Amino acid sequence: MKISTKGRYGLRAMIDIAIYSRESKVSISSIAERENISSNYLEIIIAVLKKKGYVNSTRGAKGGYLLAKEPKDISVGDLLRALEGDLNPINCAQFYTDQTCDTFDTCATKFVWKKIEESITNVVNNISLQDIVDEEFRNRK
Amino acid sequence: MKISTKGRYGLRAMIDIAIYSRESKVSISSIAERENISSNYLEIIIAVLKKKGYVNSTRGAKGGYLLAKEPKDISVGDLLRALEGDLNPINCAQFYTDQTCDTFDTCATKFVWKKIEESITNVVNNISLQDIVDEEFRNRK
DNA sequence: ACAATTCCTAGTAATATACTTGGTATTAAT
DNA sequence: ATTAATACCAAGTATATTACTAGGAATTGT
Repeated sequence: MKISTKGRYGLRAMIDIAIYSRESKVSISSIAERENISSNYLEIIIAVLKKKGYVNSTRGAKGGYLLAKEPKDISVGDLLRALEGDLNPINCAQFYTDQTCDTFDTCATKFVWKKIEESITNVVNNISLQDIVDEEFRNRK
Repeated sequence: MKISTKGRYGLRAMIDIAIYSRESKVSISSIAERENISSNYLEIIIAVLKKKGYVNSTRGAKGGYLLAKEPKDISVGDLLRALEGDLNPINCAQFYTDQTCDTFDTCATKFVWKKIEESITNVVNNISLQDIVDEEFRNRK
């Protein structure tokens, strides 16, 4: 029941871009250095974020990344779903349907997983990148 | 961000025991058969539940397991914490402290993980085994 | 005595995670 | 035109975790 490094690094990278893109485009190597993450690995992570439309890139010298939307319009939920997959606590084919599991005739535990998923979603959808950046600057003082 | 089979099987086993222990002690093999889980694997899982004090056992012929507490006094949170470990979405040494992470001077994401953990805990602590058993019988009708 | 059970230790197979390697393509600056 | 800095891409590998399996010893009711 853990969020992997992909989700954690990806979120940190997005915060980093949000903060440092005020000056110029943000390169992977600069994020990697500041956040102490392998830049090769970060590349893979940011590729996902780009594909999902959360960052834009420019290649070549002085290239780098910028956010594709305003920080207030990107939620932690958006990013975690992009990087970690859906937020259901179980992989169950019947999770979203009314079908019952074949192994347990009524799958009485389903409502438990559903409630967990809903509560996580509720939290992460209501925290924006901007909220975290604000928190970051509050802490720095 | 998934609950493993340990947590899922363990919870199902506990529901199974709650239901079938009305008649007699419940053997691992009978749970395994009803729930379609490997009995060797289930053994490992139930050993954890026993160690944590959620079931009692008797060895030998006609032996088996009984709940150590009433179903209303065992929460899903108890069981998931026993089987899955703590419910924090990340492994961070500083999670519970006011220390800051060495890699990120103020660790602005900490409050995000904390809110997720709190919301999951709130859900699972407030669902008892009895609630699930009730749900099970409601569905069976 | 025997069958049914829990209990215990130690494996192993499969999967997922967390990277690394070694490039190619593009662009700004010189 | 060259060079350096960057994004982009495909594939491999190492490590950790998960999900079991195997084989037996100890216990107990009949």
